[in-house]
Amino acid sequence: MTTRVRFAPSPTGYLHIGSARTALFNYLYARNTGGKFLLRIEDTDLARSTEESTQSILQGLAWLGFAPDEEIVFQSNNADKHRETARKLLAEGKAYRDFTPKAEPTDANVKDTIKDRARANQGEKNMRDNPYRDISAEESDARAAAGEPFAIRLKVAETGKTSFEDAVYGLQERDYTETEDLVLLRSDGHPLYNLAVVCDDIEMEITHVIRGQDHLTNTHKQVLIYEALGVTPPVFAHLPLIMAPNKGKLSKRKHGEVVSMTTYRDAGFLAEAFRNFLALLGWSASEEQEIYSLDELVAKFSLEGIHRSNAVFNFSPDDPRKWTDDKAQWMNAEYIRTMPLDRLLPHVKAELKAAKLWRDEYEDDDKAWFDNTLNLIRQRFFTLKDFSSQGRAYFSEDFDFDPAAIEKNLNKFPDLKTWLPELADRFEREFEGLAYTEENIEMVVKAFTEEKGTKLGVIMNGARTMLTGVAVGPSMLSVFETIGLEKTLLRLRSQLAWGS
RNA sequence: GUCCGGUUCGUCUAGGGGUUAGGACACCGCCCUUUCACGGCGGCAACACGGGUUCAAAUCCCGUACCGGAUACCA
Repeated sequence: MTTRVRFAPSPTGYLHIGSARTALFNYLYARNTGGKFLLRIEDTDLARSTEESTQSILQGLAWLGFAPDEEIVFQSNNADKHRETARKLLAEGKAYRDFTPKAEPTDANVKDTIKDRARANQGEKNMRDNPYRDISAEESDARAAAGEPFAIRLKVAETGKTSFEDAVYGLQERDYTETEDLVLLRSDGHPLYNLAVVCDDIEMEITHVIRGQDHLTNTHKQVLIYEALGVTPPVFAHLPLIMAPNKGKLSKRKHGEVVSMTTYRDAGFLAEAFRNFLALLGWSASEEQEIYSLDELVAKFSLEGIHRSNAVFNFSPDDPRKWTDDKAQWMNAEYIRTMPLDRLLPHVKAELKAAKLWRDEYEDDDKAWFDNTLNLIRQRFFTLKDFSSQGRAYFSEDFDFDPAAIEKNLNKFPDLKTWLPELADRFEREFEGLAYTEENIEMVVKAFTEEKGTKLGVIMNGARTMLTGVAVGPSMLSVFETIGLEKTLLRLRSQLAWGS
């Protein structure tokens, strides 16, 4: 039997980093076992589901490269089947009508309300005390026929326990006394999550359910439904959760954009780098390797390698340099500077195009120069954005000067204001009949430096600021050569950076 | 409250009866160098606590603490 897994997000927000990892693990498991990776949108909560959210999730998945192997299933389309299933269980006596009036929703935080109510019960609530659990079928039918609204609840046995072997957490058991007679169908006729999930997983012939550990108790309820339906449940594998730096819940409300997948796309992350990072959050191949291609991840992935303890997504909101997990940043930089250039090229092209810095010559006449330049500058870049920001001066005359660079490399040496234009004149003379190459540039600059009785660094760093606008970058000799003589002269003579 | 789960450097993790407890990121230092966020070398830094079992426990067992999840006519 081929494995069939599904990623089943509910469209109530963007693609969360934790959901993205769940999608990744499902995808890896499907590929590893030669099975199918399916996508189901769990939009049964009409009030909270939005089309916009669905699109955002789909975009996130597309960016990460996880295309479903079959058509996307929208859970709301299956509501009739879910209702039918509930009615079937009712007819078989495995479920019953609950005529208790629906409690009006509280305006307060729902989670807290539930928690308080549960605490008030002191854990001694009898889960089988519903007055409608054992009324006669005649009475139940009569009241229903009279138009009295009712929810349908699963009739959980008085004694016994649910159990399943979780592929990550091992044997899980839960006494029936801990599980209430869960509602399958709301009084307004809408199927509830646990019923919908089970029906759809059966319908989609899901063999392995890989999802967050927050579903562990749901699983017991779902096992009950499988049993009532007489269907063998799939294999369950629950994933540890991804937490905020204080080990609390990672949420949009509290942590903002760091948890959204689109943030990383927009910040110039490479999907493959982020995938790699995500894979190592809660899973490991029990070895010291850190960088994995998708193929390697697929080959090495296993449910056994999934951890049981939660992982912290580490970032400091108050430190701009650590706005997101520093390992993710390092990994992205690692990919940018080491991946084959031809794979990086399309991404750089897109970035330069977006910044209006792209020129078609970079793909034909100037390709050699362009490739060379990218290889030079990518060594110190962290994101794709750097190509259009820090690297802007390589592609445009219109670039900004970093105030810190001006302060450090120009203002501290006022002589440079005349020296640099002088150096331009020298370059112009010397390179009239001499090749503008690193060796020759070095020779000329050194001679110039000695004449001025200053240090090479003063001239070089001053020139760096004038030529690139920033204080960091590759060897200055390479920069001179890459920028080219003509632009070098122009920029050395410009008084722009000196401000007033 | 109750049920379930977890706990190795700041973070991600390896190890799962005998290890100088390993790696990566971050941080710090040195080197390279014209600067630097590249590179090289090095350093700091962890088995939550208490009991057992054992010749030997980070590793197995029990308890405690702490953290997390769940506890809906949400998903």
